[in-house]
Amino acid sequence: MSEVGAPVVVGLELQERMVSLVRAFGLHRPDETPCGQPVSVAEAHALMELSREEPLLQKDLASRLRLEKSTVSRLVRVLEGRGWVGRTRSPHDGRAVELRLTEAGRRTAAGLAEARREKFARVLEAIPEEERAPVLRALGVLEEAMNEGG
Amino acid sequence: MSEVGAPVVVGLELQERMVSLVRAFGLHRPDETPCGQPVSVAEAHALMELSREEPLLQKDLASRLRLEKSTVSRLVRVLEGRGWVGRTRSPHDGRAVELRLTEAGRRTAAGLAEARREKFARVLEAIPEEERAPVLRALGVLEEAMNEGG
DNA sequence: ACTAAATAGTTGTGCCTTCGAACTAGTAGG
DNA sequence: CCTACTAGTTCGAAGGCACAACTATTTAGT
Repeated sequence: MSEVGAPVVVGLELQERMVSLVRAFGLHRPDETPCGQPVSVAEAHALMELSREEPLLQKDLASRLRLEKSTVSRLVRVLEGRGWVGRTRSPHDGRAVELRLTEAGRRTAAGLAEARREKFARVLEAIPEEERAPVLRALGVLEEAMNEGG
Repeated sequence: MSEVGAPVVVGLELQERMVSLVRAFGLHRPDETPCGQPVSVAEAHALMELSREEPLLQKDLASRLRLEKSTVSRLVRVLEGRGWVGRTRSPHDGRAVELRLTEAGRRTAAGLAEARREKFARVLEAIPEEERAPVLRALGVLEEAMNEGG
């Protein structure tokens, strides 16, 4: 920053934009996904993480979702109840629980991914072509900054 | 992206980035308010909107926050109870209610803005200087696209 | 080994958020 | 004047999330 005041001013913009972005996204309503599926946002994210890596320890799921372990405990219980994930004690650590997607869970996750993809494809189409790559880049930069400085 | 399939692929990236962004931001936790004041997020957002434009009709506050009118009704009642906003019937429309910040409300809003500014300034400092403007631009573009294409 | 500190999960509690439906009141058009 | 629409209010209920307290397991320190 070359000036003292500049980051402050821009900081104001940043937060306001983030706020409206989140609300525009429908994330202030965590009990349903913005993609219209009958799954809560947290559940959808959990399935997404499990699709990415499996098995996953419950504590790792918690840190990826940035949720309290108690919250994750309940979340996982729900997912198990729906038949989407299975739980097994870790062979390496008797305290830990390994999570795995069931077949049904995998199907659900795939469906969610599909719905998300469609939604975002629509969003992307609303972005001028030459802006798309910059926008994606910017999001990456922002996330990295948030992990460091936030 | 001159190919047909490209937007879909990029769409996948976009959604994953959004998800991690939101969680990295702590926006999945609605009751977090880094400021010393006992203010909830929804209240903070309302104060923010009122700081931006005043007076504001209650229905307009609702559409800006993307909340149901009933939700906003309650929210406003709380804010009024804390002495932060005043309500008057609109002179032009006997049904509508005009919202205005009180002096105390203005002070609170200023305090909140300050706290947010500090938090976001740290994030911004973690962004390379030449990236800051593009990032902000990108957020704006993205929100607009979400309003149209979402 | 044996105890103390740390770690993974579970459950109890309480706060906060939001929505939808039903109802009142003011407005606008024919 | 009657009807349809719009702004708000109130009621009820579904959920999400965190913190604290408690159990079971693992890891360190002596």
